Amino acid sequence: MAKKRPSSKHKILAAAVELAHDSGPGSLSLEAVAKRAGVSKGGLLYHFPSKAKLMQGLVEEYLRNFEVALEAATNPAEGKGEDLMRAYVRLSLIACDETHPPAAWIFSAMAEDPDFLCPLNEFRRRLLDRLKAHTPDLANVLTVFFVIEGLHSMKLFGANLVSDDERKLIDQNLLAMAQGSNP
Amino acid sequence: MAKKRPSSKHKILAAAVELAHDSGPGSLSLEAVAKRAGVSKGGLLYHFPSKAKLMQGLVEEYLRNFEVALEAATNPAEGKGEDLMRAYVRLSLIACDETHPPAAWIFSAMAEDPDFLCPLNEFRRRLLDRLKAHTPDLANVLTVFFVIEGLHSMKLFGANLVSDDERKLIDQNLLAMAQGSNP
DNA sequence: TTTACTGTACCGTCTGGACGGTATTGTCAA
DNA sequence: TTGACAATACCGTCCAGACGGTACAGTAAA
Repeated sequence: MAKKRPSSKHKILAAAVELAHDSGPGSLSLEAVAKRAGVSKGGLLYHFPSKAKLMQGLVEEYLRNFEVALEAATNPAEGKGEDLMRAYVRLSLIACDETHPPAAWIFSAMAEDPDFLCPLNEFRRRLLDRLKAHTPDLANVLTVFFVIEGLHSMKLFGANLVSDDERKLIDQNLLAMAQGSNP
Repeated sequence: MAKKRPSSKHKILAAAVELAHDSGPGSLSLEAVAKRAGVSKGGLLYHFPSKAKLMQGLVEEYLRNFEVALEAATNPAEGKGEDLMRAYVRLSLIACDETHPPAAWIFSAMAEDPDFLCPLNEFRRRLLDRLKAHTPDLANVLTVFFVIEGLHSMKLFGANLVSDDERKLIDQNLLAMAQGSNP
């Protein structure tokens, strides 16, 4: 089960993410991804036998990254054992700040087949359930959750609707709300 | 300047919106739209000389609809002259509830060329500016705005993350916040 | 020998768009 | 009133290119 050389597979995934970000989600063809990753088209199809599998791979990697980060932040064994709500807010805000691709490939996946995003939706549903179970103030949780969704959406569409100061205000607000509904 | 027979142009736009919603944003080809609208491909290209112009038409119609509705709600001359903030929240929530297409075509436009959505971003920026100028509590405005963005995003991706009760709670919350920061 | 590729050639399909043609309606001078 | 012309609103066909995917022969390391 352990991957000895995850190099190529990961390189291909990374290339797809970069390409969607740089050249627009419309240019995410197999050939273009292969070229960017420095492999041949045959090589790409060796790892991802179809475009659908590539998309699936992108979704899975995206989810795994966030899950791992959340796990690491909230696990008391390694490090601080941060509060779930707070860790979620903090990590989400960091994700929104990355100059690099949020996830432009999502548009390609959506154009290909909207069902590719089902795992993503289910993940968010589970996350929201955990947050609700974790804090008493339902309205608070929902507000925080959807503000973050809104910020993600803005980033996704490449819109920059708020100034740095306003953004800081939002961040402080969210962190305070996350803190506010703690045991 | 008056349009004698705007039927076809509007029919084509409506067909594109429906098609993107029903068959996924990936199936938004000129032929498919033409067929759905009941015109020939040549006929479609008469009204929209390129796919880019079609996309542009979709964006413009979408914006115009919302702008008209907002204008109608806040104009004291006709009807109630509702508060801007409240009208924005109410209309946005209604838009989120429409069983029919929110705007699946946005994914097609994004795949085609992300720049198509610039007018949309600028519109939202202006809207947010108006809201900010209209109410004193900046944090409040930003929270309301991004919660609504989050709700829109959820609808757009076809995710249904909240129950009816939770949704009602969000609505009440937003309306209260909109009310709360009034002159 | 197996694994992990590379490279090339190719196929069928779909798509945007160009183009030539046509029917209807309006305009206007003779 | 009528004939000539033109603008509008399409229709149907064709084409070059891009794309996903297949097939297959070769290769180099483990």
